[in-house]
Amino acid sequence: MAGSVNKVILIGNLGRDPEIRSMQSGQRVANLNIATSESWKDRTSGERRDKTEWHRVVIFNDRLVDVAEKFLRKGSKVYLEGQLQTRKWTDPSGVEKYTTEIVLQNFRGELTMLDGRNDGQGGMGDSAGGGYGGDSDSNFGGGGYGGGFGGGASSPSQGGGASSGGSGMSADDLDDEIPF
Amino acid sequence: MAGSVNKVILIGNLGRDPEIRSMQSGQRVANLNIATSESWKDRTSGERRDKTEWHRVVIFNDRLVDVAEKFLRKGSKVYLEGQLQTRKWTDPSGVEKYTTEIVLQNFRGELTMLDGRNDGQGGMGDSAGGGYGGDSDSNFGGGGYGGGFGGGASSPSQGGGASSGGSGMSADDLDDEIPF
Amino acid sequence: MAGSVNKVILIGNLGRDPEIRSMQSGQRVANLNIATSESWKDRTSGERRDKTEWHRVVIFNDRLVDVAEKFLRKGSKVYLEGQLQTRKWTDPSGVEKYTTEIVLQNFRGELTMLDGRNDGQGGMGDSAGGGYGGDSDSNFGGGGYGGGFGGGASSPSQGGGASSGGSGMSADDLDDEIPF
Amino acid sequence: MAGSVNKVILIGNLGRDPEIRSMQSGQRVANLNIATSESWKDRTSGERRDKTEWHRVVIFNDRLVDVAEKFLRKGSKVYLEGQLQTRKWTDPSGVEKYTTEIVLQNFRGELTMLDGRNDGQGGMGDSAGGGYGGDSDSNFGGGGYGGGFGGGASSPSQGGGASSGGSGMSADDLDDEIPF
DNA sequence: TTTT
DNA sequence: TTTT
Repeated sequence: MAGSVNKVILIGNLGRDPEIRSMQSGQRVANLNIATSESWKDRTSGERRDKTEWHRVVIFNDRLVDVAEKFLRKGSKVYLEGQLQTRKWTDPSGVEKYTTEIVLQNFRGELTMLDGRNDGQGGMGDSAGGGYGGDSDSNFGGGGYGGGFGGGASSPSQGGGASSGGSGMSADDLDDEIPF
Repeated sequence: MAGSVNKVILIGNLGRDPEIRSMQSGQRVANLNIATSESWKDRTSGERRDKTEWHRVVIFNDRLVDVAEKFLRKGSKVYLEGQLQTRKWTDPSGVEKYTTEIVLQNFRGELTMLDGRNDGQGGMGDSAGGGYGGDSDSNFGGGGYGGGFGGGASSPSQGGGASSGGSGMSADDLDDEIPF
Repeated sequence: MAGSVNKVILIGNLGRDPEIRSMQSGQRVANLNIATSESWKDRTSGERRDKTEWHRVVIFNDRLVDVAEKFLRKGSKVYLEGQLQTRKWTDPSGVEKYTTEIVLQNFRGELTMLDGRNDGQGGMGDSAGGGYGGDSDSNFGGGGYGGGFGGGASSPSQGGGASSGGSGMSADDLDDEIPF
Repeated sequence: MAGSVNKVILIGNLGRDPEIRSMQSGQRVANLNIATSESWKDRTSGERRDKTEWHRVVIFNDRLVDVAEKFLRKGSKVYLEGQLQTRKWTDPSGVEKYTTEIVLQNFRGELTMLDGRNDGQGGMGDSAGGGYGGDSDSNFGGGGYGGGFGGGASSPSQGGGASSGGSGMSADDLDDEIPF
């Protein structure tokens, strides 16, 4: 058919570092775990409540796999656009399962880094007046030509340890709650 | 956390009539099965291929439940906006399962009918002259005031040409049943 | 910079046939006039009111220019995604003006036909049980590989006169109200 | 008509502080200037090029006006959703002009702060240790119940690392000023 | 006029 | 299970 649209837009934080693997065909694939959260004031209790939703993201777009590998880390905040896809699989004990993922394919999908939170050792804090620190927001369009990384000075330092820093989401707190 | 976005946009067709049920709280819920499809030309074989994706949609928004019940049927084409949500449940044999759904909640979510398949009795497919007849596209906004059915001056031209008529209810017939 | 998103999503009807022109570089460009409408119940008067908004759409994507030329006509309903862009220009009397357009560029932008309303003479009504008539919904992805037209039987007849048929929007009614 | 969608999604930065004014009816209105930028590698020269687009945003939604007033400043990064609207007006010399704006209305529109530039006194840029400090991303849904500020348990971890601190107000400080 |  |  046609005349249909299947689009997911997420802004959220990576719950852990991207996982990169290669398929037998040589095609590289990146998997991201993205958390989105909502908070609201409960109408009866008046308490503030919140809920985190976890999303499985699969990137087949070569350029975006590179971007994920080089620039995204646990805690990174991203904007992304992809498509919903549900896969059927059989677990080791023979049970049929379904998994729904957000897929960024070759000429579909966008990925934009919204912070510079990929500096492991917190290079941002090393000087007074730091301001926008290691921030290197970048827009990685899904197209063949486009988007791109600002190169040069905006290249972030990645190295090192667990994601520290004043990240919006405390990935560490959530780490062992990730349901997949 | 916050600063996050969780949004799904679909245009697709209902695979079957909406299922409406009531929760113990009295809250009514509608379930939709939406198909989206893509077709593309295979790069190696040159053949045209296509793939259909099925989506589970759950509507908690009262007004939109009414709209689904009154106007949507198997085959209806809709535009909708909702949020991704994954539920964990245990099947009868004790196996844990996850189901991902697109949720349209009380002040979130939009639903717009993109065709006029709003014939209550579903006799459309088996009678002559049926089909695309009484076109009555409608926009049901998620907001409190909102959206609405194109009554009055904006009433779509149904009469006239060969493509009118059909056994479907017209927008005018339904006008005073509109749930807002 | 980067880390930014500029996206417009419209579902609406063409107020007139697409205008196709060629630039000196040979690049072809299509211009569309799209109407979107809202209706709502006035809170004080209780009357139903509505408002139509007109959008200028410019297509630089070669494939999508072809699609617009071949398949879109006055009254056609489309889904499209593009970017906002404001141009400054000077009118004949030397006054500076700004025009904001929705641009569909080479690897950005999507265009999906949501009806088959491009049959000028209403071929849909010519047989009993017509059902989905000349409907030929199609999804034209912005990507290099993708989307595509279902070919074969779904190719619509275009010919002829002013847009008749049971179209959701009565383009004729609105024709002389188009503000550009 | 109906069955139409008119939606703009932007992620960008404020070019200046929000402008808040009151209409004769008492309705408050906020105006934002938002910049979105793209960068790409020129295919012929191989140079990196970029282009900034400026957007006029008008907020009629009361809650979101408050949010803009309290939390947004020149440089703030936001996610927003609104509708395109073109206004006709006559300039002092009698020339007719059109202005296209992105409108966030009462039950339409979303606004999400994507950084923590919510320091009331604007002293951030000129004091040591400023910058990305008190990260307090917030999601201000357009709905009636909704969105909210990440207080309580979901409070972002500000303390700790080198990148914390700063002169900005923290989310907690502002908690009881939140306009919903 | 923003941001990197 | 839809739609073309």
